[in-house]
Amino acid sequence: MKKLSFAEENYLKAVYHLSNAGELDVSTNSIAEEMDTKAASVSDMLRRLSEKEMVVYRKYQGVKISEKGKTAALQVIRKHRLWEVFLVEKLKFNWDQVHEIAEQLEHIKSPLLIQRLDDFLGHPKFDPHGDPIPDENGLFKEKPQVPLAEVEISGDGIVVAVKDTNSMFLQHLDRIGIYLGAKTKVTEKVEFDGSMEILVDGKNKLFISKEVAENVLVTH
Amino acid sequence: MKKLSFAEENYLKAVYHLSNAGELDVSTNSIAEEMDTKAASVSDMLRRLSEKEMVVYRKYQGVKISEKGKTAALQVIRKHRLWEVFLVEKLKFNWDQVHEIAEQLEHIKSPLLIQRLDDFLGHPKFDPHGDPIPDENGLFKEKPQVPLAEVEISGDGIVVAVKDTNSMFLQHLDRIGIYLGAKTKVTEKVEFDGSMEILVDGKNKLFISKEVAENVLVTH
DNA sequence: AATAATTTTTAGATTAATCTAATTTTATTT
DNA sequence: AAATAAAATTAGATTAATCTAAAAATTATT
Repeated sequence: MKKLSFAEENYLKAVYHLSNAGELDVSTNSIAEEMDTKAASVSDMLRRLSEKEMVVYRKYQGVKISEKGKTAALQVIRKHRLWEVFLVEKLKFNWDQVHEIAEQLEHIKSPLLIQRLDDFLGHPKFDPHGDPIPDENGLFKEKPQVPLAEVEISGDGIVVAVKDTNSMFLQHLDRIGIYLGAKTKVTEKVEFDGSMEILVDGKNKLFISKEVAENVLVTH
Repeated sequence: MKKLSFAEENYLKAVYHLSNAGELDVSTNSIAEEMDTKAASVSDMLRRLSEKEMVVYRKYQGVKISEKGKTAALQVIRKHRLWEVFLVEKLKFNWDQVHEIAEQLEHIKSPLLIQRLDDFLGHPKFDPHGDPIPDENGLFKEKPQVPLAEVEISGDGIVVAVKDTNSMFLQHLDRIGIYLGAKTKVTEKVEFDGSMEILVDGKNKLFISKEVAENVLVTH
């Protein structure tokens, strides 16, 4: 089980995410789009990952991540999320600034480093976006998460994650006052455009668009 | 001033170190030896670094690092040493375990990250091996450092650095009880083999070989 | 100074990762 | 089911970084 290159790790991560934790088959084009690269490059890489038995690849039929690949992907995800916690908790970054840096840090190879970092951070179970951090064995528990858009009127929730992690969106949330851990109550739903009115922390009334409502995830 | 690759950064660092902070010309072979690679690879890379104006390269005459190159090298060195402080101070690594990991971390690209890390660590001026940490502008102050071997009898000192940073040597120092910050007094010098007797922290009498005495640096 | 030894560079290959363009396979639509 | 569209793969190039082997330049030694 030799070391994977940065590129290989990134492809594996993409396959893992797109396959919904390894269940579904993933198409070449969807990987290309996710990684902002060309389908030809993806085909090539899938062939190589397949030789390393990280994925099960049938030409023209898409790809499925293997157990071996899932383990590898989960370790990269673990590192990514631990570093995000470090950046926010210790280095005072905002949650919308950490992704890019964690994309680099996630490829540092040293099991001892990650163990020590995990200790230092107090074994966090979720990253600053509310996503769960896999343990050394790749195990983690998901909080059941629902988009605000699907919460019924007068339903309560706590913001635990966002679907879209793009920086502009996160900045918008900051601006209107939605943050991780905020308590929400849906006070009105507008049928024709999917927008809604919510109460944040029991005091701030907010009108949010369909786009926002669909991308903010809450537990209930 | 585009981004440098990992390999380019490593070559620049090697040139900087071998040239004694950029003063001397450096030979192709010495770089190859330092980097554990072949002279042909070095020639190639020097040509590329020269095109980017990071070094001044005259065929068959060796290279000199340029101002631009020196700036770049010092930023990598700054990052390396800050990460080493982080690993030792925050993650409880021993000083002989941090080099390899810092070799990876030094290539992470984010000026803001390094600024925040520096803040978090309280703007340290020296790394765990006693080497100075350049500031954002590449400036730093050297402590005047002398090998123990050159200290006269009854001379006092404080261990501030080691010349040889190889892991086996550092472990040996740990074992015999020499550490960064230890107070030393030379109590006897044996002429014919260069060994000596020293008193560490005023209480531990140690006999050290010529090899050790030449590689442990003290301020006085 | 001529020859030998050493150092450095060039020439030519190789590998990983990428691309464009052409081809092949699969899916969709008349 | 034939034709068309879409998706995926292959072929062929390119770039960075490396290597071995051969050639060229420099340095050292008779």
